[in-house]
Amino acid sequence: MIQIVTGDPRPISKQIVDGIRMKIVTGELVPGSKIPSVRGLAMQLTINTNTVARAYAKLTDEGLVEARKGLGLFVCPPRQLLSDAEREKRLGEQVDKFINEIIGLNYPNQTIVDRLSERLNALNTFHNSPNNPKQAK
Amino acid sequence: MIQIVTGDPRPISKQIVDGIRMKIVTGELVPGSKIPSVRGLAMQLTINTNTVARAYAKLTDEGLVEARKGLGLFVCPPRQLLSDAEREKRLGEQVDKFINEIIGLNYPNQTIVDRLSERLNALNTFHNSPNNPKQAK
DNA sequence: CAGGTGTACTGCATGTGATGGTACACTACG
DNA sequence: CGTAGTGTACCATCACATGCAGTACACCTG
Repeated sequence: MIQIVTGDPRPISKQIVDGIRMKIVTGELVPGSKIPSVRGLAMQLTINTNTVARAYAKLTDEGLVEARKGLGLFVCPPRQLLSDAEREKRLGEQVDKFINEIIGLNYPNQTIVDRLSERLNALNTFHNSPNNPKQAK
Repeated sequence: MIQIVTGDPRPISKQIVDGIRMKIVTGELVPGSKIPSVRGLAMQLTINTNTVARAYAKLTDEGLVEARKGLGLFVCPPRQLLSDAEREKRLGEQVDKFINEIIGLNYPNQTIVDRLSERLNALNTFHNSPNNPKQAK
């Protein structure tokens, strides 16, 4: 379900959040899907239940999943809970942060933009097209 | 010289590193320029000398500045100390990290790419043209 | 009722960031 | 020579986030 990499600089809880968020964005997890239980995932990954619970709390806070007590956590239909101003602000912050991280690598601007574009488009390849006209032969 | 924002989530030392690196990239600091002394900048920003020293150590480690003991720190001519494979790896890591940060905002891919492109191009406007034909009037 | 679920606390250990202080080696200037 | 200013290297301390461990509670289903 979720992979935890010990060498990853990200905290474990963030790896879980990112992993599940990515599965939702790519369509691997559709609205209504049940995600692993707190204790189940903690057992599988041999980590603490609190760590999983905190990751799930963040996902709930983001509005990506919904908890039904006694039942489990389920993927929510896509919503929009941030104001446009807040979204805009966060995008700008993250863009600047990203630039600070890679500006020292001395890549041409176009290379950076292209690389980002590739990775972004790679995500949406199979989540918007249940029928994929592959144009094979 | 450098602005420290208390509300910034980045550590103080990172703000210094990012700030000076940006001034070098944009051409505001040219090779040979002297950057503020450890004690001087610490005094000016009312922070600890160790914090500034650690930031400067990182800049030295990145090869952006060079320390001449007893004299101060000076901006180095642009170099390339990372292997191509290492650069490539870091770019990929940062791109993925950036995507994880902004994918939840639900912006169209093109919007994200455009925003990044704008911000990147905004940096190089005045560092490649010592003579800026402003075409005034 | 029992078992599985999410949630909320407490305590403890660790790593990082930041501070404060001290000390040393180096350079330039009188 | 001595002094002042420079980068650098320690040490101790504190605050905070992360993760672990344990416990408890409220909820749903069978």
